[in-house]
Amino acid sequence: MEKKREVTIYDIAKELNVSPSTVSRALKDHHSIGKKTKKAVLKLAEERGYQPNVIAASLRSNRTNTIGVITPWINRPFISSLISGVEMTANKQGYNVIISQSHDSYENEVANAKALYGSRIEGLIVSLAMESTNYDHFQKFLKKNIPVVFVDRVPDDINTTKVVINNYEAGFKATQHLIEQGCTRIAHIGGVRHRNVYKERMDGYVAALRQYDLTIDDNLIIESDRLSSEEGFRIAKYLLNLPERPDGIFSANDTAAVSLIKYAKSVGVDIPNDVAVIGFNNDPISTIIDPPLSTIIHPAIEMGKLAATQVLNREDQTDIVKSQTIMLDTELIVRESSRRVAIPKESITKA
Amino acid sequence: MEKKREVTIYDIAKELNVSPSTVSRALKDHHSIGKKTKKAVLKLAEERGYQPNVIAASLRSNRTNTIGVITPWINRPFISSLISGVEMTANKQGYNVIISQSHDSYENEVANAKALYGSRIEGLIVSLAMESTNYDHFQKFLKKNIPVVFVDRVPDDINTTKVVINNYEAGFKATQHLIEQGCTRIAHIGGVRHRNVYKERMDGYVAALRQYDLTIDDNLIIESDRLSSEEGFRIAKYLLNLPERPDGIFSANDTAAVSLIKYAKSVGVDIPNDVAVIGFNNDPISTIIDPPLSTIIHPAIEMGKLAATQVLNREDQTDIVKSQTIMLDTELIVRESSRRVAIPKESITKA
DNA sequence: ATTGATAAAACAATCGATTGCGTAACTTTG
DNA sequence: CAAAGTTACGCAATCGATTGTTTTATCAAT
Repeated sequence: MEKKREVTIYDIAKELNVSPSTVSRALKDHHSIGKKTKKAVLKLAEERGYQPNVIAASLRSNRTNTIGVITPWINRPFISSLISGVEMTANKQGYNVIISQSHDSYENEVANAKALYGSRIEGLIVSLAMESTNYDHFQKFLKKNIPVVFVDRVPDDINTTKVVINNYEAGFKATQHLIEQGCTRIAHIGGVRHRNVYKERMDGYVAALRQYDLTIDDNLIIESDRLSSEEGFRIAKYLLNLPERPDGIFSANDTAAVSLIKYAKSVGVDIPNDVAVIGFNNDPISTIIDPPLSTIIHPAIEMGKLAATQVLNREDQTDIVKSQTIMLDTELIVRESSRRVAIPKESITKA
Repeated sequence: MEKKREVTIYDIAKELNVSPSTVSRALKDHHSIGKKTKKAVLKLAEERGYQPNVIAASLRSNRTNTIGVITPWINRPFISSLISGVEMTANKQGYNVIISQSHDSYENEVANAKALYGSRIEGLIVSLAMESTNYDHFQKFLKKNIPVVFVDRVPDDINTTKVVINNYEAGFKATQHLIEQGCTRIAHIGGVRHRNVYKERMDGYVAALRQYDLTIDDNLIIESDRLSSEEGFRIAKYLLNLPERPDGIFSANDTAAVSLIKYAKSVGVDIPNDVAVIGFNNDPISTIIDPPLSTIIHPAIEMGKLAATQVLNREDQTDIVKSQTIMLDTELIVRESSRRVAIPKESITKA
């Protein structure tokens, strides 16, 4: 059980009768080291199974080659794809990634930020917790010139780098689609208004109604602080039992939309003919539910890659550009939950 | 943009006219430091916003307070719950967790292990990639006395610490349930045989058939290397179009089972009356599909906690116990996909 | 007042790699 | 062949905290 000491550059230096600095430089292919010396060092390092001590290197060079990620959850299909994108880009550039979850709690988010700060990360990628409205916990990074990039769920703050999708347009497209299917009384299941993504989706929804001269009914606009499946049921119960039932529903996520469909089926409401439904995210469940759920898809992996690129590049350039917003496009996926036959009214009467 | 140097124990020492070692000890509540000194140090550290440099501490003390996790994916409901469990226990004991994904590839798993080794983790928790059959990449941890705990998908190797569920019993229970529902020709959709969890589930399935004197038909036992939804469709097509169609199907995961149900519905096969289906994992999709999928549930968070406990405790005790297997129980959840009415045959004829 | 015991704090080496600066040895050039 | 320039490498400080060993301060007891 005696702990074998790790091989260090000193061991190699001694064995080759050169100085540790020479070994260090040889290993990094420094130009001021002779060819044969380099070769000899590399060879011996390989033989002895030398593994650089990243801790020591970090201490001296003040670099950790690590970036941090804070997301609400890691088990959301969208987010885990995003993380994969981050990892791809980061690893390619020799960086490690530390992932942490806020579980949508502000407190956790602050704790995570603190822990990551302590880990001396060189960059941070954040998708905000549902709860968070205060962003002071990110200030210490910025003060130390550590780049912080927000992705998807971002603060309103103008002075940060962001990677987002065009939520407004997506909300508009989704709503427009319902209108084109003949819906005239369209409800919206949204998230908390202070979270950009939900506000913008709602704005898009409202804009579409306006453009098509449909009335905007506040009773049909729901704000949920979780958009969980339980919430989905609760909201479904409310919406589908309204005296004037909506004939179309745009949900800001698939989870709630799916719950709504399940509830609708259980009470004999026909989807899509009684009520057409569209969700958001293209989660796997959207294809499982019957009828399959129309939804909005967005490029999660690409967003992760872009966020990582932003973080890693911000490092070198001495922030000429203080802030930047990269906005990606989304796509409408039409499935049976909202696809009505040519002239819906007639076909219903016929049946 | 001048970089403000971080506050160090030297700064505090100088300001208080004590030595750095005194500051260091005061901060860790060492007994040989006087009360007033301690208080003064703590106070000033707080005021100056002192943040210990974990890198420096790591270098000197040769401890990183970090454990690593390698899982196939992080976006599987089961695995992300498991990770949450690991994080809870680890954080409670002051450890950080680095998560990495093998994407079920052996190559990635090796790369991840190497990266984590380089990060000087003090313990490793692994759920094996589908592909992996060679486990040499974990040897260097064991050689350095770094505890490695396998969870869920573990190697056969007797000499490791493992946290698993009773897959055999679960497979037995699932199959027995189908038999009790009147199934006599039961198929099994399994994973690769070299992966313990799939082999054991199949063994349980076979044992149940044996116990009830049902014939074991190799044509009804499928081995899939992915159990993805696409695979599920492919297998469903095969099974449901057999000349002698099975009347019960036990799938080793929910994903494949759900695909099978979807396919069955599309070709007019009635679930559960024509074919009763049960899955494994209790993924969210199991409640979305119609009819809802019967399945096996297991304590994911608990497994994560236990794995972390094992890793962290192994550290202190100079491995008296070389190896240990902790096996947790599962539970059968019966839903409509397998629940037949009292005397199934009659009720079908009646309809 | 001297000694001895104990509590409190200082000293200094150490972890392993990095890096600015200095200096031999060697090459080039007029 | 000497001056100037290259090439190749060594020296030694440094990053910030930890820790075994000493030293100093404190106090009680004789």
